[in-house]
Amino acid sequence: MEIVHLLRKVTVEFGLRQAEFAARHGMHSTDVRALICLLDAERAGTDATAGWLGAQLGLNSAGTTSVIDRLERLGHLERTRDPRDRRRVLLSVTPRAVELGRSFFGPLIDDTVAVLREFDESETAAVRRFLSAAHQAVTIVP
Amino acid sequence: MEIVHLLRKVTVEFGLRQAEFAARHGMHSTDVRALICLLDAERAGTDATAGWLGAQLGLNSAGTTSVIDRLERLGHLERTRDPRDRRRVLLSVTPRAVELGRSFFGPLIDDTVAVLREFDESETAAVRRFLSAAHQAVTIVP
DNA sequence: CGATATTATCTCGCTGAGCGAGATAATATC
DNA sequence: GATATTATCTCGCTCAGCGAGATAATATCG
Repeated sequence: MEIVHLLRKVTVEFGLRQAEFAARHGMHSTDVRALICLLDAERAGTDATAGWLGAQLGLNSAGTTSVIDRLERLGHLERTRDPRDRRRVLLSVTPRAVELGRSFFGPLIDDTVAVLREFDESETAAVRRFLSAAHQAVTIVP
Repeated sequence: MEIVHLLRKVTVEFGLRQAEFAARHGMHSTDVRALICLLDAERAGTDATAGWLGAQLGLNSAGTTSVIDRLERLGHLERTRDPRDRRRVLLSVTPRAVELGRSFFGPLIDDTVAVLREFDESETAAVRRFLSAAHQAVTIVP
């Protein structure tokens, strides 16, 4: 119960940092979330189209175009028409955006990973099990 | 590292549920966050004023008034002038809002607590230590 | 005690994120 | 080749949140 509140605090603070980071770089929370989605897609090897991004963010097509326009204007993003299906627009993050993402997540990740390094097998397993359960509880139709 | 991604997924999904809940009840994410703050204050026995709420949400006074107006209009909130300092406006959540909060957080909390019940001492301790560390990492100057 | 400063909240007008509706262009189907 | 479908973009609008300043209550100081 107290642990649940702790988890909630973490999510709240994380949201605040994200908003703060967005403001500091002339973006909005949505833009940051978009970048995260794109970086995830990049890492997973999926190709990210405008429609896909909109679905991830829960925006309609007009709103999606706005996000992409803003990120493109800031130089975090490039549009490329897909040569295989020329209706589609492929989105690729620029090195600048990658760097920005690292500057944001890097320290947070490092600090957190550092703690985990001092955990033994059964302890990390417990953390993993807990977070999986929480994820399950919070995710709709798993 | 994989655990960090898991934690991030939890925060993302949690945000989505929150937005979904807001939409379902004719509110915005900010309104839900406001309700959470007010319920927290209630539980902690702090009295919540308009200014305090605005600070919690990172809104200016105009925006804060809007949030309060919306929540009042929906019957989730009541304004009372503080009799001790009649410049201040005290905010109190209605039973309806409490019920709404419970209907949202209740199941999530229950599911998560249920998992924890099957953890032994050292495992819950590990989870607590991890979340504290994550909270520390994500919180600015604690 | 009255004049002035400070604090808490609200009002007004504006900017811009995101929406609905529909336009445009490329591809798939018959 | 005509038509349907899919992916994205454009236009006009609504409303959350901002800056500036009004209002009202309290605190301070001569």
